[in-house]
Amino acid sequence: MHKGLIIVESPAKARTIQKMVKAQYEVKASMGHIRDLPKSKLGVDIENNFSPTYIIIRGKASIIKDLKTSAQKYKEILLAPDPDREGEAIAWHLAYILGDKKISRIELHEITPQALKQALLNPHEINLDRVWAQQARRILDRLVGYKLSPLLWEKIRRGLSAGRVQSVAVYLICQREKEIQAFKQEEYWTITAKFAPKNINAPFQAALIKKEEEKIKINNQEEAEKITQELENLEFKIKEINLKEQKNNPPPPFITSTLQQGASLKLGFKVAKTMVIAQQLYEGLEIGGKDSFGLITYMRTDSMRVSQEAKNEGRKYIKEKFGENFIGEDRKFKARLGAQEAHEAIRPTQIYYTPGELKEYLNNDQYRLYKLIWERFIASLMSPSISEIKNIDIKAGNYLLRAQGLKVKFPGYTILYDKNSEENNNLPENVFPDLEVNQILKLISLEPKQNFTQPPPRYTEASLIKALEEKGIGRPSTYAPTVGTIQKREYVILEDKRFHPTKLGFLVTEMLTKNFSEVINIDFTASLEEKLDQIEEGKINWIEVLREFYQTFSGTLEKAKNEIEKIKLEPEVSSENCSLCGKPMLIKRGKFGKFLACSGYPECKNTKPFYKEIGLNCPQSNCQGKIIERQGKKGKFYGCSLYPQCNFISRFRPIDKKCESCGKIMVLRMSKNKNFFPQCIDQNCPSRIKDKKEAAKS
DNA sequence: CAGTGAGCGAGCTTCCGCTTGACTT
Repeated sequence: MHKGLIIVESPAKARTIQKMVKAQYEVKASMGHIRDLPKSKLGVDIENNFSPTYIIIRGKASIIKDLKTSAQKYKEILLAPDPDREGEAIAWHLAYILGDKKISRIELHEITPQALKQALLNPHEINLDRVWAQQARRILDRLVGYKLSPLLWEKIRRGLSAGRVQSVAVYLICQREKEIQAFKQEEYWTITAKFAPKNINAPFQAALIKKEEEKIKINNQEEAEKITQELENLEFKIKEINLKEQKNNPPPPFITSTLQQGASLKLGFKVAKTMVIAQQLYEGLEIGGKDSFGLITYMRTDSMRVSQEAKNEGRKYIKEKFGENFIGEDRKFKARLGAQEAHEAIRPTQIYYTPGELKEYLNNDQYRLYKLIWERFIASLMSPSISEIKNIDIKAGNYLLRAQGLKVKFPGYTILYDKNSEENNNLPENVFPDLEVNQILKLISLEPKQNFTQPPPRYTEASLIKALEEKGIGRPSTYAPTVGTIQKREYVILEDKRFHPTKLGFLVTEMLTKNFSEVINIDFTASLEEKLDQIEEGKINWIEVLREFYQTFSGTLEKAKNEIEKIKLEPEVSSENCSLCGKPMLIKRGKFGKFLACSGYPECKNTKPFYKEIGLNCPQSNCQGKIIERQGKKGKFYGCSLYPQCNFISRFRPIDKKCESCGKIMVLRMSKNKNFFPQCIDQNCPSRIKDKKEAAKS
């Protein structure tokens, strides 16, 4: 019989812990936060010490009911949300909801039997200072978000939003765009010489780097040609040969932000996709008839910590597979400032399930992401690669040229994982013939080349997250939603996987940074974090922190309300023309979203719906409509643009493919194993009835 | 499971953090 109840945040984690505690405890999940400020109003009594109003989060009532029922059965209740600020607050809200039971808090830093045992031996009270720190964070974010957003509705457009995190994200993108706009491209030239040492058929290259001990700068073709001509008549003599050994350490195991970057660079995944697939791997899959189990550790983490068990297992694998000398030293990876380190790094849970072995059980995306995580983890435990770097300095008159090359002496982790494709800062492999100092080289050719300086690159989803993370802005659970929000608000758009700010984005950012520079500021979060730490350490009172903040904030807010003038946005011109008067139609916004209105308004009052086309024509015979994506009460669906004349509708996305059996259109469906597969839209189509029969048989 | 569907708006929009909803050929 169970002795008590353990509550964690995630159901997958609950399942894992349940297996470890057997019948000793019942383990349940809270599914994250259960209480929060109300969505529909501010919920903070500013006059009354910023006291918050908490309500049960929509949809969580059934979870709470279930937890309460369970709680009544036991004398002992152990609250085990993540050991960080948010987790402490969740525990506090749970304690509140569950009432005056015998409740204590336990902290698990990794999901291993040892860590669990240790945690169970150390139950303690909820750390209230930590809870107040979370509360201060929550209330401050609410004040910033729910005070600034309405200002934007008033001055610019309904539905806009601002916040401590998202507004800085947009600011970074705008700032980068300004740098690019201000960038002046400069021409410069490089000269490469090709040599062949006497009697050897192995030419090698050297770059011109100095003239009279100073770094050379060649501005145009004229200069380049002049130097080339000078060089042609000079003698090239080896001045110096330097050998240097370079150790290249493996990368640390993944955390959320680096996983998103890695998957973006190596697999081309968007961050949202990476998170969805990582979640699937975390929740687990049925492998070879066994019970389903999680293939990776938790995917929302800022910690690079790895449990001793996993390290041991990884090293054992490396020894068996590559040999003892491929095992790396035990390295400690330091986490970013402000990281909360409640979880482990992202790693495979079972090292011996190699990607190859799991391939047949995973879909392609799952396989590729698992492989990336698996290899990165094993690599992180491996020895560094050791290369020899050779610098050959060649003198010619007043000029100095340098040939540089790298020879791998020991591959180490690179035998498994390629870090270069992520960082792209390594020298090419280059093996030189045997050369001696004072040797005279035979010149084969001189190649001047025109180059231009490059502007800084626009952010990708992943590089934006990296930039935010470096400043401690946002958390692993919010990176992907944040890049989604700033696009949904139309502050930025992705083009060729790079962020471009929109006019609206520039406008909003300018208004915010001009008037609220103390909040919409890259360093604001860092200074907030310091204060939250002090609250946590009991050094300052959370109300004081908010009071100090709000004093200046409310002042600037009031000033902005009075002084900023309403800005009129020019509506975007659509590609369509008015069916009544022929003038172009404008994209306007109403309560129900976008619609098209004639630019001849008020003379012409013609309006039309704004459709989101998916690029397919309506499959109904004789229908001239297009398939459009629509938003119903219960989510997306696909319908005909000529509704109600045409009643074509599908819950699933139609694709440009006809059914082989009946010729009707196919739609994209998702299987239980998260694979997309095409299927005929018609339920009664022979192809589907056949599938059904086969499914029933097996 | 099938079926979701609308107009120039008098009541709406919004924050950052935790977490997963899910009916299957």
